[in-house]
Amino acid sequence: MSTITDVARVAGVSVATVSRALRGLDRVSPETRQRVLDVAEELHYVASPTATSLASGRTRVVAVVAPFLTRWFFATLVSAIEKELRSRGHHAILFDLEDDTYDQRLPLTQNMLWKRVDGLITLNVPMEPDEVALVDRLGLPLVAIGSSVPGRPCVRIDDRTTMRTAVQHLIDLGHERIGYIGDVPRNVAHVQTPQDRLDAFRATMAAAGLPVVEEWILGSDWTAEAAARDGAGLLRLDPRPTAVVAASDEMAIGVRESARGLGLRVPEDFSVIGIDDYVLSGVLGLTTVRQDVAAQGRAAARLLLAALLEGDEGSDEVVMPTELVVRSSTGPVPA
Amino acid sequence: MSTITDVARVAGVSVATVSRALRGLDRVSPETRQRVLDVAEELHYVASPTATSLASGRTRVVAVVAPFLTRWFFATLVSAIEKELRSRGHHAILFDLEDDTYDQRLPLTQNMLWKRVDGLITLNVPMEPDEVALVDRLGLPLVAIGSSVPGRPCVRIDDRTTMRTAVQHLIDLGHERIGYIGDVPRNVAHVQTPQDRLDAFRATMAAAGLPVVEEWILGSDWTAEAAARDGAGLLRLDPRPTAVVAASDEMAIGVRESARGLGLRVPEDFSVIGIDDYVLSGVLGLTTVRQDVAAQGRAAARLLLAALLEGDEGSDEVVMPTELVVRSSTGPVPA
DNA sequence: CTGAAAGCGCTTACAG
DNA sequence: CTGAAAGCGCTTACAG
Repeated sequence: MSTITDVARVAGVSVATVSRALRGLDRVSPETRQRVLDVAEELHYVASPTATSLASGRTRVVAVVAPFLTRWFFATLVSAIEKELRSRGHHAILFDLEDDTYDQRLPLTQNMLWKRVDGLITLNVPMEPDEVALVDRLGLPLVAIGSSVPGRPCVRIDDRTTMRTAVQHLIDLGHERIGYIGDVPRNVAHVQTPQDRLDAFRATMAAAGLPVVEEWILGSDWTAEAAARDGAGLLRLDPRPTAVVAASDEMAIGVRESARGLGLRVPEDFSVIGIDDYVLSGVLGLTTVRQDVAAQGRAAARLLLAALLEGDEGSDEVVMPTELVVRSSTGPVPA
Repeated sequence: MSTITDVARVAGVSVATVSRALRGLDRVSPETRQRVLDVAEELHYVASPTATSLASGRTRVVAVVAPFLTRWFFATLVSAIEKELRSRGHHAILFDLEDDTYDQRLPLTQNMLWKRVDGLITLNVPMEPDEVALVDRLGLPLVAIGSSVPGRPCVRIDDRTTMRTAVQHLIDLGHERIGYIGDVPRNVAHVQTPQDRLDAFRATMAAAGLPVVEEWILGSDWTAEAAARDGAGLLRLDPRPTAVVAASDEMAIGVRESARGLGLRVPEDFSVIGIDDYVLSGVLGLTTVRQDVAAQGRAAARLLLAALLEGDEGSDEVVMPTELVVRSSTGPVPA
C-alpha cells in the first residue's frame, strides 16, 4: 500500500502539500490539488489512520459504552450511533461492561480511553465518581443516554411522564388493583430509570386515590424470563391485581405469558402494559408506551460530533417524547 | 498524561528499556524492570495505542462486520466477540453494513480497514469478490461466521442438518401438509443460509415421500412482522398446511401470532417450529432447534486471535451442534 | 543487560 | 501557494 510519500513523489510535490490538498485545506492551487487528487486515486492511497492520529492527536473513534449489548434497547442504540458516526467520518469502538453477575459491571479504565478515543457515549450506565473523574482528567467529551452524568449532555425520555402515561391508561380502563414489575435492583440502586419509573407509579396511583399493594411490586432482573416466573407468583396471590404495569415490554411479555399459563384471558381477565415498543411488541399485540430508541442514539451521536467537530460542548438535556400505543394486551377491568 | 519519556526520565533509564520492561520482554534485569513498573504505576502511565500502532504496525483492533446490528442474532454475536477480544487485549470496531434497503448493503472499503484493524470477523455477510480481493491485498486475517468466505476459516452450524431436524420433528408428529417461511430473498441470492435451509426442507420432505406445495413456501424478510403478515395469507388458503417450519424463531413467532389471530389454537389446530432459540422463545413456549450463538462468536474470536497472536492461519470449518427443543408450539397433527 | 538512533506516516507551525 | 523540518510517542534492530 502506498504512503503519503509515494503520492508526493509521483505528483512532484512535498508531503505537506499532499496532506493539505487531500484534506481540502486552503492555500493549495487548484491545479496542484487536482494533480494530487488524481495521483492519490491512481495509487489507491488512503491515509494511515494510525499515523494521522498520532500526528493530529485525534483518533476519530468514539467509545460506545454499554452495560449489555445483547438486549434490544442497547443493540438498537449501538446500531443508530454507529451509522450516525460513520456518516461523519467517525468510528465506534465497543465496550460491553457486562460482568458475569447481574449487579456488577466492569469499570471504565484509562486503558480503554487514553489516546484511543476522542469521546464517549454511555448507554444507560450510571458512572461511578472515579470514572467521571477519569473522563474529566482525560478531557474527553461525553454524551450520556438514559442515565445522566453530572455536567454532561444527556439524551433520554422522561421516565416519570412515560410511566404516568402507562399507569393512567390502566386507571382510565377502570383498573384499581394494579401490580408493578421492574422494582429497583438492590445492588444497582444508583440506576435512575428503575427508580424514576417506580416513583412515578406510586405517585400516579396516589394521585388517583388508589392503594399501592407492596406485595404486588416485583423485582425481577428486567428479563422476560424472570418476569414470567415472578409474574406467575404474583397472579397466584389472592386477591390478585387485575392489571400489571411492567417497566419494560420484555417484562410485560413475560407477565402476559404467565397469565396465559394460569388460564387467564388477556385482556378479558387480566391487562398488562409495558414501556418501550420493543421490536416484537407490535406482532405480539402488546400495549405499550413507545420510545424512539434509534432517535435517541442518533441525537446522542450528533451531540458528541458537535463537541468533537465544532467544539460545542453543551450540557443540554434532550428529552425525547413518548407515546401511548394501545394494542390488545389491555382492556376494561373485569366486572 | 505522562509519556514513555517521562517514565524513562524518572526511572533513570532509556525509553527503549522502559518499552522492553513494560512489555515483559527478556533481557531486562529484574531490578530495572521493577523500578520501571513502579514508576509507570506511580505516573499512571498507559502507552499511547496510537503511537504503539504506528511503530509496531499492529492496532490490536478487529473489525466486526455485520449486515444489521439490531437483530438478536447479530447483537448476541457482537457481545460475545467483544468480550473474547477484550480478554486478550484487543478491541472491536463495528461496521454495520445495513443500508436503507433490505436487499442492498454498504460495501467494505479500504478506508474501513487499512491500518485501522489487524483482522476482521464477518457475521453472516456474503462477501463480494472485490471485497475478498481487498482483504487479501491488505493481508488481513479473516474469520467468517455463518456465510463462509473462500479459503478462510468459518464458524457455523450445519444449516441442512438443523433444518432437517426441524422438519423431521413435524413429520414425526404426523404432519404431512407442511408450509415453509424464510425463502431466499431475491436480490441476496448469494446468501447461503436461506438457500441451504430451504434445500434441506425440500430434501427432507422428499425423503419422507411428502409433497412440497409451492404456494406454501413464503418469502418474508426474516422479521416477525413480515412473517405475521405473510403467515396470515398462508393460513387463509384452502387447503392450508397443518404446520409451518420457519427458518428463524422470529418468523415462527410471527406465524404463530397470525394463526392465533385467525382463531387457530396452537398446537391443537396448528403447529409451528423455528430455528435459533431466540431470547424470548423459552418464555413464549416456542418449539425450536437451538443454536448457541454466543459460542459461535467466541469460537470465531478465538480463531482470529490465534491468527493474530500465534500466526495460526487455518482455514478450518468449525461446525457447531444444534439441538431440538420441544416446547408448546408443536403437537400432533389434528385428526 | 542497556542505550542511541532510525523509523512508523502523518500534521503543523514556520519560512519564504 | 509551497517546502523543509520538527514532532506526535512509541518499537526495533544495531551496538556495545
